[in-house]
Amino acid sequence: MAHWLFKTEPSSFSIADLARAPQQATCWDGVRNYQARNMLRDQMKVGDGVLLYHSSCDVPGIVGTAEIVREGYPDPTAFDPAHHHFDPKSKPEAPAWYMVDVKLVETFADPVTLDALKGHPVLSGMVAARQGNRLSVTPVTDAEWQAVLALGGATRRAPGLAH
DNA sequence: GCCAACGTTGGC
DNA sequence: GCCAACGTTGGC
Repeated sequence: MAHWLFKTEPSSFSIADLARAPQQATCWDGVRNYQARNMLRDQMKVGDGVLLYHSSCDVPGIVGTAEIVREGYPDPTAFDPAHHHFDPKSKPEAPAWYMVDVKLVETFADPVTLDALKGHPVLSGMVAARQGNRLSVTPVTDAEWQAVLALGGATRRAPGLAH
């Protein structure tokens, strides 16, 4: 199973917004970058883990986790001329932009701040932590995933454990 | 297909 | 609000 990191600006959509959403799930629309598009369209699978990252805010960092609940499908906001994310390059018969659906898994008791990432032997190498990285969707390695969960005060039971 | 100009992102 | 980084655009 693969892991990913999704960036979002909490002023436009935060993990708290996701927690309030119906079924605590949402479509992740508005991604307009081809590298990110390829990952959304081709690589993400139902059940993949997602780190949610807040950017452009007081304390940037990873604030919780989600999982992919629907694999890549055309982003309809690209077809709507009235929509902020409209893109005439994308046509329903030949969509340029894709999105997935995610569902909240956990809000961290202790967010893993960007500072903490930078000072961590494993996490300082994360694609998302690298200076100048502007991708809003990036891959996360197994080692990075485990390290973030450990730092985030993960309370989720391991798969297979009885409740 | 090169590359300068421009726009956007995101930390500080 | 500044500025570095980097993707995209468009002229040639």
